[in-house]
Amino acid sequence: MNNNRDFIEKLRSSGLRPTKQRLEICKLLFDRKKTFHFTISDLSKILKKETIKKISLATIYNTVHSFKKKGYLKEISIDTEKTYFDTNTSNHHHFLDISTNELIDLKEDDVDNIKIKKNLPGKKIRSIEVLVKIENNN
Amino acid sequence: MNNNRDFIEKLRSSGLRPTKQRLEICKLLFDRKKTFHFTISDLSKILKKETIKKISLATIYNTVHSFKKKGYLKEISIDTEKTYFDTNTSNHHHFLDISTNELIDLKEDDVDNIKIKKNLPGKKIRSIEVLVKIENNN
DNA sequence: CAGTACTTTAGAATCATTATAAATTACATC
DNA sequence: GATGTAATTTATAATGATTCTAAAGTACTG
Repeated sequence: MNNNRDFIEKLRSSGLRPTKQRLEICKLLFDRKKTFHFTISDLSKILKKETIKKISLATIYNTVHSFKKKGYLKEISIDTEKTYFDTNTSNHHHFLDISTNELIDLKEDDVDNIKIKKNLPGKKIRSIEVLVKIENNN
Repeated sequence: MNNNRDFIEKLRSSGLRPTKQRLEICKLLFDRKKTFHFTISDLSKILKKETIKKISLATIYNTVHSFKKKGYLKEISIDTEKTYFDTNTSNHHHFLDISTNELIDLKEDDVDNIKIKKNLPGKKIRSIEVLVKIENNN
């Protein structure tokens, strides 16, 4: 569990001023045990409920984008309708539960090493991402 | 290579009237040897160039969506900025070349069988999609 | 504490997509 | 072929998410 002091340090060390808006958002995003997957709209709703002073929508967008640029968040494309962000910035895979629309992290170990047999000359692999769509079993 | 007659049949058989707009779009999308990946904007530009009579943007959206609903096109999420459609509707994987932003199909054989070790009770796997990001090798 | 650059903010602007409603077209029936 | 009807196309308006703007507020340096 992080406390405010840690977040202040984290922000300062990457050149972001630790404003109260950014700290609120840090607390919400990073002070958890499990990976958090969210859309801007999710985040906005939670902040509205959990925060005393309103944080403007523009600030939420600004903050999420600067956190992404600093490498604290990863943007993921699993749905053309929604833009998700992921607090787990490591290279990893996902389950997408079509029945509930829930996104679940897969650990490295959960997926066998993937071998790509095709090879394009002059190109190298930067990353491999797997999306496993799952649904109710009936 | 398909000809107009084939497209008329194809459309009729799925309950879509073979209008000249739909036939133009069929010809453009399906009369090719290689898979075609496109955005609505791409399609719109090509149609503007290659077609005598203007096809309205609304019609392009309508047509692509009905083709998707009929299973002639697949929507793919590889980029949060753009919505791509794919004329290859089979379950398959992709290379995304970050240097050129080009999307390339991987055949089944190009990727070794993927084993997912994690198993969620009550859920079954519907599909597995792999996105391999590649870049210039220097 | 003063100055400056960084942030936040509300609201306007933009862009892709979808909705609307009128005009056109495809097609079944005569 | 002509006619009626439902499907389709179209221009335009509406929507909704995101980005821009420029003014007010804040963090931080010296």
